[in-house]
Amino acid sequence: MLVVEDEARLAAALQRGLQAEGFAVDVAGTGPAGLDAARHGGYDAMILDVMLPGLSGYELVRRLRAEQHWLPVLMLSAKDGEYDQADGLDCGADDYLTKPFSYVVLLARLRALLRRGAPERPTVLAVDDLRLDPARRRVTRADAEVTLTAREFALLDYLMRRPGQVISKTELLDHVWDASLETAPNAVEVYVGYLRRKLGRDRLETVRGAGYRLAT
Amino acid sequence: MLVVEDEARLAAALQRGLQAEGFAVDVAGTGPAGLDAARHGGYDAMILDVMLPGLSGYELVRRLRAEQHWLPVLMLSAKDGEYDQADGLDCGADDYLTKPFSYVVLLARLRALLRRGAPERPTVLAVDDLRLDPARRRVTRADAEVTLTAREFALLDYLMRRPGQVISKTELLDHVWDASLETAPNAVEVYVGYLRRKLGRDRLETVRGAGYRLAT
DNA sequence: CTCGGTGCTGTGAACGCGCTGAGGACACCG
DNA sequence: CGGTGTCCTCAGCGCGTTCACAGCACCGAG
Repeated sequence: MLVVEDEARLAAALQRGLQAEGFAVDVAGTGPAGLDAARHGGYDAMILDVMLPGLSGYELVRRLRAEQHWLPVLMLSAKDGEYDQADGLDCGADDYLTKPFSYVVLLARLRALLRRGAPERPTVLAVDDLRLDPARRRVTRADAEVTLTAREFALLDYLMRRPGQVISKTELLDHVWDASLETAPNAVEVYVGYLRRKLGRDRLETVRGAGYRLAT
Repeated sequence: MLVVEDEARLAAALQRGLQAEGFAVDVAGTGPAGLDAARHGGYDAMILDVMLPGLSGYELVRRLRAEQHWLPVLMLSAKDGEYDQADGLDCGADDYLTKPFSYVVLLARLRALLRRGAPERPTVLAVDDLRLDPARRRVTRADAEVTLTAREFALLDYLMRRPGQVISKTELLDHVWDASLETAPNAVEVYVGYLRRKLGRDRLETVRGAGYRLAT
């Protein structure tokens, strides 16, 4: 959770309360600092005061949204005018709470915000009867699960993103192995061997002198 | 837009106002009628009164969510107690407005809801016979209560929001632990160990070199 | 058919990941 | 002021993973 609030006492109280609820909380005291923190990502939601030194909460959200960041934002403000509230929401905030607010309500609204906005990514790579799910880190061959080690998985992942294309051994070494690390030049051959054993002999074709190709 | 409101004058006023804004509006006058309409789908959002004949707004949302409908819901109520509001939100509503409300604010909140779209998550996370209620902060396993510490709860919460997916230790460290704090890199392993002890050995799978996965 | 180069695989060893138990720091409570 | 509970660090251990090496198989050219 990111809390952007310049009033030190309120910020500290929020931090303590949220931490007690099990949230990991960072606090920023100024608009620009808050914007920076939000930009770097890694937060599940942001609690944002409107009156901030350096950059108003309105402007902060507007910029964030303009930069394609869709972090859920709960706006806090002493302004309880209906137009203030409408302005805040129309800037891109997801909820708006006027001070003084009830802590119970704050938590409930925060939970409602966190419930939303999960960019489900149904990206599953599939070639023939081979399926690879990067998120679940699962590989199946004809609906039968295949267990792969980390390195084997990384190698197959890379190959399955360009099925049918010939990929050179040096390219694989660069991308699947740590570039900095000095690895034996035949490591690729070894791991292609492992994969063949688990996936079937003729799934990975050798193109002599050029590299490997995933049969389509 | 679906408006569920039994007070005829308010319902008519809402319908007229929203139509002027370009929304297509249907009105239902009772709880059961509203639930039926919402179930049939096709709406982008619902405005829902709490006090309804036949079925309360709370119950209506709860049933809708239980049936895997994630239509955005803006709840309206004359009850302005903080716990009423928290209850409404924890039932699965996305926003809560107390009567009397400003029409300008209603519109702004509606726009904010529509911006976010429908894909949401249930108020109670359930995987297999594990259930976790973020609002009540309770976890049950096969209907037996399991007591967790704050950190254990936060960790399980995070994992249960993406069941089946592999989540890396660094991601867990970033989201469950305070980013600012320097934590020992194996803290995650320790807490996974605690959870395993309380939830059963094979519920949390280790994916060597990648992270952890909550068995589905 | 021969021969050099390229790719494949079995073996074994070292590494490092992940797990656990012990224990210290700290807050909270009576 | 001790008791209790949580959070976290640390060190050690077991074992799967990774990798180097060497010998063998295979391919294509002459």
